[in-house]
Parts: sequence; structure tokens; C-alpha cells
Amino acid sequence: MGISKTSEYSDQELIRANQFKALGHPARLAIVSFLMKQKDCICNDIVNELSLAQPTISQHLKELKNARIIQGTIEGKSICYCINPNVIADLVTFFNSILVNLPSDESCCS
Amino acid sequence: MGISKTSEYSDQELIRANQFKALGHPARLAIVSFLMKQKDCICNDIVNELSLAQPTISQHLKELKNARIIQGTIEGKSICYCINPNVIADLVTFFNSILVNLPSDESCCS
DNA sequence: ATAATATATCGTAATATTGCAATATAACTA
DNA sequence: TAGTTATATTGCAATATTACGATATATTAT
Repeated sequence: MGISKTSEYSDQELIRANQFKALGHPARLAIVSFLMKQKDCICNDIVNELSLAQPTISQHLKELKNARIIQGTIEGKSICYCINPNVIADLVTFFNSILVNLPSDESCCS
Repeated sequence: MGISKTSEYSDQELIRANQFKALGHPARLAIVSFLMKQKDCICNDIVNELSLAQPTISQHLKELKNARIIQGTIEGKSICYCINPNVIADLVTFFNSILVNLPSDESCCS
């Protein structure tokens, strides 16, 4: 009957939720901000930048990578991470479509 | 030295992370989708819509409300929830600013 | 081959989240 | 007032996340 009463959640919903979950931790958000500020690829200056141990950063990077927020390529003995522009563009579209679908008058709940 | 080596995380980062955390669960995302589809305010048809118990929905609504993603107003004996357009607009801006700051050529990590 | 550097994985403790039954609260209704 | 409906809160078990030391892997340098 409802969104999840029949099928649980759709793949789309699960993927989307996973993207937000990945962004929903200050350390991971800081990693994204850092990658953004650097313009070009940054490898593990991130470890020196955040006050977290290397395995912890590695774990956070893995989650961001699973959610496709970032991507990494091997660059000699280090790894070059950067933001995946497609996912970010997709998120812009997602929020824009919410905005567009909202009632124009904000009379509701105000 | 780093983002969090001196001060932990900034208020902005914590607020932002909290917004994403709120969106980072399929049930809460389904609530947002549902509110979006309804255009006007929906109260607790949500409970009938999702396959979760009423206290669980109430808890999820609380988290969305804390993160300012939704807002609720009392409407007689029920409560009218709807999406907060300001936060959504702010998120559009957030992701747009990431897009704008990315290097134009995607040579990096490709 | 050995050492050094960069990163990932494993195991595990501490903590947080999720989901719900039971119960409380608040507002209408008869 | 008592009953009903809509929602919130509490308490708690099951599960997931976070952080990190120890260790593994992979690449480059000597």
C-alpha cells in the first residue's frame, strides 16, 4: 500500500540514503571540503589534515568511495582522491526537484 | 594546523553533517519524498504509509525536525508536517558551490 | 633483497542508532 | 467527564558506527 509496506525501499532510495549517510559525518564532510578546496587531487594529506588516525581516515574514505561521492586512482605509491562531479550534479538536481515541487505559497506550516 | 587538529569541527560543519545524517536513512528519505509528493501538508498518513510503528515514525520525524529539514505545526489534534524550503535551497547552494569549485577538466581521477 | 612510505584490512572496545511495546500527553467528541 | 484519536516519550534489546592499534599489502628507493 505505501512506499515501503509492499516492497521495502527502492534501490534509488537506498542509494540516495547511502549518499547522505556518507556525507552525514563531520569528518567525511571535512574530507569533502578539503578535496574541494584543493581543486586538484589530494592523496593523504588528509591524514595530516584531520585529527584522526590513518585507519580511521581510510575507513571514511572507503565509505565516501562506496557512496560514489569521491573516486580514487592509484598514483605511484599513493592514492589520488577527488570529488565525483556526476554525483554532486545529481544531488543538485535532487534538491532542485524538491524545491520545484513545493507549493509556491509557504502558507503551509508557517 | 588542520581542519580539526586545532578546533574540532565548526558549527557549520556540524549542522551540515546533521542535515545529511537526517537524510541518510531510507525511512526518513521516504518521509521527505512523501511530503514532497503531497504538495500540501500531511500529518500522520505517514504512519499508514510506511511499514514502521508509530513511535518509530515519530522518532524519525523528530530527527528531521531537529535538522530543520521539515517543520510541523499543530492542526487540531494532529500535526501538519512539511518540508522547509529554506534548508533545501541552502543545500542546492551547497552542492552548486562544490560543482563550481571543481576543476573544469575532469582529467583528475579519471 | 631490504627499507621506507602510503594505504588498506582486521579485530575489538566504546558509543550511537534503530525499532518497538508500553505509556504519557494533548485535543477533540459525545 | 469519559472515550477516542493523534502524537510524543520512555526504556530497552538488537544492531550499526566510530575510532584505533596491530598488521598486511603494494610501490618506490637504495
